[in-house]
Amino acid sequence: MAESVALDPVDLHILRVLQNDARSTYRELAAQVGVAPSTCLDRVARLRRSGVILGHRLRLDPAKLGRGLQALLSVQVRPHRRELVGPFVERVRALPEARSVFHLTGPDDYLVHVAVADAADLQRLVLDEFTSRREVARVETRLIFQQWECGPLLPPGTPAPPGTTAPGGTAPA
Amino acid sequence: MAESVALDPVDLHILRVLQNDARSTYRELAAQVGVAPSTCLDRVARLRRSGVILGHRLRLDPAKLGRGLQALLSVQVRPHRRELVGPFVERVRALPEARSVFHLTGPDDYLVHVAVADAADLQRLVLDEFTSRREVARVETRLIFQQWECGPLLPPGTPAPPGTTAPGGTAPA
DNA sequence: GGTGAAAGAGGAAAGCG
DNA sequence: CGCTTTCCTCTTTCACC
Repeated sequence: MAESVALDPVDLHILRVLQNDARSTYRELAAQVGVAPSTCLDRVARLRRSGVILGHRLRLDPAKLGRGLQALLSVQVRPHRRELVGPFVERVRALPEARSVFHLTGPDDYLVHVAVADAADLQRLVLDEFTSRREVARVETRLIFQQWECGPLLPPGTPAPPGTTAPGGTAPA
Repeated sequence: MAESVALDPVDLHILRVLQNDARSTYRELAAQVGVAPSTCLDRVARLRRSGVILGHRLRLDPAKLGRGLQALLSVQVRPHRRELVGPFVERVRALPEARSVFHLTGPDDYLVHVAVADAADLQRLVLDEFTSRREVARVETRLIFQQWECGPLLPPGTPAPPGTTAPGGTAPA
């Protein structure tokens, strides 16, 4: 299920274009890739079925939603056993401030990306939702000054044409 | 430009629905929110113009693209001056392995999210693109066991209805 | 600002090279 | 497997409330 999928140059070209603009129509896509629109439709449907394309996500500006401060929380959960970490992850995911959660190697088991209104809001979040919990042994908070998205995700060995690095960089707080 | 935007309940409802399925049609959106499709069109256009909605992104499965291993690299860039960190960030963003870059507070200045084929590929990346650089003082590598996306991003104080936590969690490597 | 209908465009499925 | 055509649904606009 998680194995690599055979992709020909047309598939790769489609993925490059769609990662630049996921709302591109099949007509525009066809024009850029050099095949017929219905072929693009077929290819994209196959990429969806094979699991390469998982879905479409809306990119929002957290600052415009009153969450102008973002941070990464490194969290140690002790003891690090399934009975504790399962509920921990689900509780964190349900927080309105949470954006994503990583389970990592290293001394800090989890990394939580959060978006809050301001430093006071962050302090409240850390104190009320993390350090007050018995299973949370340690929390280290780092503010995010700025974030950049990178170029399109492609298989190893695929030459990425220049200028395909996504323009978006979050403005500094 | 980065200030908070006034959003009424209809806007919030639209944002919730679109974060669940960014490809929802205006008809479906209208049916769920309880207004006319043309009204949804207006609202979404305003959300785009005001910068709340930045764009649409394709969600891909890195494993299906032959990048079954993901990691976070904590990088110290010394000396931490604009002449060095600007080119550093741009070079990292141009790497085909890079997914996103964070400039952070704390002893490690940058966090780089990468997707690679395997451990050997990761070793090559760290040695050839990071530690071999003079401005890179230190690199700490942590593997990502699993990653979860969280619920919709909404303004503080907005009650998030249950079941809106995104289902997607990356399968463990 | 929201609605409803009309015009225009895009997407999905058929049959053919 | 890809192209062309057709049909149908959706998007988008505009006058009206």
